[in-house]
Amino acid sequence: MNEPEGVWQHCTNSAIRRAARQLGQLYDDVIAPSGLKGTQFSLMSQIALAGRDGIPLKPLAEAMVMDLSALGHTLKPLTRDGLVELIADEKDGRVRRARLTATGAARQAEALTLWRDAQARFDAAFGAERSAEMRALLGLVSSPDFAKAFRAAQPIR
Amino acid sequence: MNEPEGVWQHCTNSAIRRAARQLGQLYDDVIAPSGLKGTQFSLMSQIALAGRDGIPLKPLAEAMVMDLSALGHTLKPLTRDGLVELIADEKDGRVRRARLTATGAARQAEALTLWRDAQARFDAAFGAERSAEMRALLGLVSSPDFAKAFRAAQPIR
DNA sequence: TGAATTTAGTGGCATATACCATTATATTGG
DNA sequence: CCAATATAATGGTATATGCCACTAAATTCA
Repeated sequence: MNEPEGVWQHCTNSAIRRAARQLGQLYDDVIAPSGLKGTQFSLMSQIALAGRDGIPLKPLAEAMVMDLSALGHTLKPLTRDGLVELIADEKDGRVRRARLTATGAARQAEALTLWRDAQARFDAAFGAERSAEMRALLGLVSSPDFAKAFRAAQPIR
Repeated sequence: MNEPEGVWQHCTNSAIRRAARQLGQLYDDVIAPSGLKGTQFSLMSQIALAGRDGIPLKPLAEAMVMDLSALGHTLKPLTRDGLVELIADEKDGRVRRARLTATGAARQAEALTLWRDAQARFDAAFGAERSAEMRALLGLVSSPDFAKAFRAAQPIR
């Protein structure tokens, strides 16, 4: 039974989006009882690391490898629902810092429990070692250095 | 210089989305002159494989690991712009087959040239061998068998 | 054969995410 | 200090993508 030919076998971009769709569904199904999507959980978890001071949107976007305006839009449902708040920066009037509200922190903690289940399933299905290796490779692809190397690579001549 | 802590170091779902955003930008920049986005190029290339008969939306969605309705939505800009057409199936009145128009095929061919450059850059920056390995791993994650294994890993209670 | 069920698609709604233009603040150079 | 420039964020617009409800057509079964 031959697998049908697919672009993803040749195109890394297609392959990664396809896998992201699959993983998105699998993780979402597990953490859905918390009322959060996987993307929201990721974002809130990253914000949580900043603690009470919060983190300015610009560096947050960079850490997430996300466009700044996309981050702003993605935050809207979260601020609307009172899970995240944007606070002014003391020093720089342009800056807004994202911070979890008490409700948001509780929600994130709740989702964290479910996430552990999802991640454990992934490790079980994929192998814990390959899982860590995969994250390391994905981390490389996501790095500014990789982007630089990609852009600098010589086009076909 | 310590890298800041990030969720993506622990969560494979976060890691893959983050890498997908990065790759999306990099590939998009390269194939933009064709007027297509990376996602559109992927989809059209997959449709192209079906040739003149086209391919019903359901199996196309399955191949792309995409929700059927999401596929329908994604196809809209392409049908609107006359790059893809949906034709009736001879045997089954429920089925619509997606097929590239002549214009769409030409556009896809044009984007293909640019894509080769993008993929070559990826291979150069990441290593051709690791690149192929990565696609293979992503293919595993995208497979129905992996989804089954993930869901079976632990019962929800 | 006709009713019940399954299957393929469509449309509405919501989030995710990008690019562009604009605004509000800083920072810098003269 | 002030004008020019740079930076952070916001809002508009468009595509990407998922869930749910609904329709149409095929299949199943009594």
